Amino acid sequence: MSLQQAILGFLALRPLTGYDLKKAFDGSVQHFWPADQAQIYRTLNKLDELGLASVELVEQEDKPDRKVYHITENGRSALHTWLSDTLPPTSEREPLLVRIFFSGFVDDETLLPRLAEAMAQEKAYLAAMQAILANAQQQVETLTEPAERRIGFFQLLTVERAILHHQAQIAWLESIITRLENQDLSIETP
Amino acid sequence: MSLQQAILGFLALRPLTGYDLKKAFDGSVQHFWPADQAQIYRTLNKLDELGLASVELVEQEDKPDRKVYHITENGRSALHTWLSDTLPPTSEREPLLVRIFFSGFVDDETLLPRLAEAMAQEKAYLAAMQAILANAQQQVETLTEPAERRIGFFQLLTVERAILHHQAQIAWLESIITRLENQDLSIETP
DNA sequence: ATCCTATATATGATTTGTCATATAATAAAC
DNA sequence: GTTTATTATATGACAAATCATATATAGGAT
Repeated sequence: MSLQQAILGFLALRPLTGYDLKKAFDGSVQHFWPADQAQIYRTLNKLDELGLASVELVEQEDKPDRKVYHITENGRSALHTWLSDTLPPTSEREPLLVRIFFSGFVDDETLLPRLAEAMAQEKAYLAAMQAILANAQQQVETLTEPAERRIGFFQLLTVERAILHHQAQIAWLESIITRLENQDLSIETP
Repeated sequence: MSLQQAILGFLALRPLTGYDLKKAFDGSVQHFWPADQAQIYRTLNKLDELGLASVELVEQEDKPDRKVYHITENGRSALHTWLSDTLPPTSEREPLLVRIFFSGFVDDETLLPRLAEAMAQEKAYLAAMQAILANAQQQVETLTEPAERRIGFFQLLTVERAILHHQAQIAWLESIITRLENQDLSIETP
């Protein structure tokens, strides 16, 4: 359900086309809410049908015409309602944990390279997030309008969280590797 | 795709019915891979079609007949292949982060109660996970077969991770609340 | 006496998400 | 000169997940 709300969120900042939205997603929320191009276009159709967004057709000569979507008043209030509502019970899906859960079936020689891969992936993510934060931090500080600063703050909070969780994940993976190498299958309560 | 593999994982431990599987999911991997009852039954059909599991019909007098699923040799090797394969690029979906990302649109008075709710939820989860760990830890220690201990170890690792991440999440939420209360919209690189 | 829970499987409808592919023009890269 | 990337939208096919509901019996709770 969140794709609808996320699109409304972006449209609340400025009018965008489906193409723009795909870039906006890939450049910001992609790491916790990846969006498929086809899905974006279909959701935009639906938002239009529901009256939460309206379409403005902008003709172009050399490139395909653009369909610029604007959030409507109904769209704005739908967004606010969603943001003010009580949180639904969280339900996360983490494929890596499913793998780990059943990894007792395979031996260390096959498992350790996979864990090393996961570590490398995590470290790459962490570095990317730290770069994004450093960059965005400066840009947000230049904002003078309080409303804009506030919006920027919350956007950055998600990057901050990503960093925190990647760090925790790296530490966890590292401890697993160490334990396997020491043939020490123990769990200590954190 | 992970539901198929997760079911195979459970069937590799012992033969189970769809009903049993639903309980097994709810009692263990539910927090990172919730499974819908309808989906479990449909996936079992598919595993049967694919020859990865076979059905044994057990008639009962007072209760409905049971369809006990057994993993086949093909099923076992499919499971091992999956567990040995390189990891696909992670793609997580976290609805809470989508909310936070756009929370700059609402004011503190509406937001703070939501954050408090999220905190309460996290703390409840944390307590539940700690209880599960304490309990399961003892049970795993009584296992004498190395293969069983190994399987138990990896299952517990996911609980350990859950605890670690819930702790990180609680600290993060706490810091957000503090910053909002102090009207300090700053981000410090972790 | 009635309601709720547990046991057990099944299906229909719908929503979401994914993958591939189509069209069509320009501009840069090799 | 051919391939690749960028801009822009769209659809068909499919897989996966969610929600509601149906059937049927037994036993405990109110």
